[in-house]
Amino acid sequence: MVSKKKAMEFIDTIDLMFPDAECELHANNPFELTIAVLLSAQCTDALVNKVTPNLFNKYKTPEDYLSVELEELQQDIRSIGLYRNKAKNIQKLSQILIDQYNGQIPSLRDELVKLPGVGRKTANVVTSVAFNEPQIAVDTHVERVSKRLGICRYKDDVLTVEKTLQKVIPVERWSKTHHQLIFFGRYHCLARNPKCRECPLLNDCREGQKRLRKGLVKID
DNA sequence: CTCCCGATAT
DNA sequence: ATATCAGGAG
Repeated sequence: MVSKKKAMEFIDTIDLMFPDAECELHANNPFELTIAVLLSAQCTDALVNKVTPNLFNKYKTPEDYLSVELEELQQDIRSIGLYRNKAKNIQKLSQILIDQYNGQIPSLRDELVKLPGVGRKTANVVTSVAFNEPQIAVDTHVERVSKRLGICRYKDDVLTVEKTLQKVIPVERWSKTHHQLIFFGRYHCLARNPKCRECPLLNDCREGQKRLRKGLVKID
């Protein structure tokens, strides 16, 4: 594990690389954001954004999602993948919002995670982006880059990764840094072919040094 | 742990 | 052909 000081150097460099990082899912209110994040499981943001314009035009309220047959909603989100689970969860979630939350998305993380299809990561995104609460949502990118850089260990589970990042990063930077780690993972430290050769963190990166030794990083 | 799953990049 | 994508539930 790298020191807290070294971790902050990583964070500050990534801050310079992606100063404008933010949520890339298109949504105009907490309800739309929750649906969008739920749909984004194991699927790219870009693909979700191709579906949501028509989806949000057709379904504006929880009642709207319950007004059609399950099969129709499945077809409307089919291209996203995992569409049977997601369609079912959207309808169950809609019924719960009507029954228990006056049709509104709750703003507390502990309430959000009770909704079907909403786990800790989705709840953290909603509270952070829609309700402006400091959070670090650990998705596939945040987990991968944190482990590669040595901010946490490869064996750590996502909750440990989240707690470690919270310890290292000042709370006022949680939400911004969280998005910057996603951008760093999505556009630079790619899962399959990380751009180590052009990475400003290569000298201090545990995974980058390992890849250098293995000859996976080509040097001119 | 497995299952859910289509679209896209490599 | 295969790995990967803002995961969650059983």
